Amino acid sequence: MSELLKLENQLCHRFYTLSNAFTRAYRPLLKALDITYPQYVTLMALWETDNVTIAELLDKTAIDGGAMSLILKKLEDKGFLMITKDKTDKRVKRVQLTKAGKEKKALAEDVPAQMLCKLDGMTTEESRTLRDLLDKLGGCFESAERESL
Amino acid sequence: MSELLKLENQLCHRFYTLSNAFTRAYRPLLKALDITYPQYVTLMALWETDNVTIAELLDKTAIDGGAMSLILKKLEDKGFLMITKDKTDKRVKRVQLTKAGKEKKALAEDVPAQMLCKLDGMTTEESRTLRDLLDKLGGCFESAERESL
DNA sequence: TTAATTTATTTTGCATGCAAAGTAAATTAA
DNA sequence: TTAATTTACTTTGCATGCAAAATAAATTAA
Repeated sequence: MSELLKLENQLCHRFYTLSNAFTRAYRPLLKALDITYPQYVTLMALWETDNVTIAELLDKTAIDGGAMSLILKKLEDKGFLMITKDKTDKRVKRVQLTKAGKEKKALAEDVPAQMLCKLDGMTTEESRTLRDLLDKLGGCFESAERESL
Repeated sequence: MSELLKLENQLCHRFYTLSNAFTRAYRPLLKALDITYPQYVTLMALWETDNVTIAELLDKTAIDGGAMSLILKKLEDKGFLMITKDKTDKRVKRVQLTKAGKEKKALAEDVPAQMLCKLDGMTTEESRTLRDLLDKLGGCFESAERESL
């Protein structure tokens, strides 16, 4: 049996599993806010910097463009943001939080802490190491994706 | 600005991004084999242990049950496996690779190496550390999910 | 200036991930 | 044994992720 094809040796499968686990863990917390995980990511980006271009939002969140269209539409329907055309360049659309969207932030304040407590058992040091390795891995992918163009 | 809600401080977002990056990186390699990433995971599980129950496959791959139904149907349509009802317990279905499904393994042999070379820059030591931390994190989720029942 | 091309975003089609409802068969309780 | 419950799966409905085609507007080339 080739070790390389064993499931337990796949880094990718760990990411697959953990990414899904994160989304699953967030779901009940976010459901209380009436948003999904990608919608939460989008709002986090906007809470940091409001009134941005869709392209900037795509860049910051790493969400797919096609998916973002729907996500923004839903967040708009829920009344958390508004989408307006840029006066100068009519191809560009700008996204801005509404009052309700800004207030949502206060309700989300304690989500990160609630998630962290689910991950009890990881020391601060381990989390830091993990984060650094994840960032390094992310760098590998960026190079790899650049090269394959 | 609350640091806790900043996107760059979210571990979850790194997993979200990296998991998608993995799938994206695998896509061209797997397209040559006419399979998707979840289908690849399913086949890897079967190449390790053939003639298993769907429940066993779900357990090993961590793929959603509803999704697995479709994945198996597609792999069956492509002629890589067969699904048969268990004679003893008619609720149970067993999955077995066909000749084509077994041969597919030979074609997949070099996929892991091709992926690893995309991740050049990570040392063996770093990969090992990362893997261990990922497994520890996975353990945290398992406990957390158990507790919330 | 008109045509060709590039940009910013949306739409479409296909493959999941997941909760929840539905099925069929086996098991347990009464 | 019959009813209630549990199991093993499938189906359904909704929300993405993603490639590819479609749009519309701005920019560049001829």
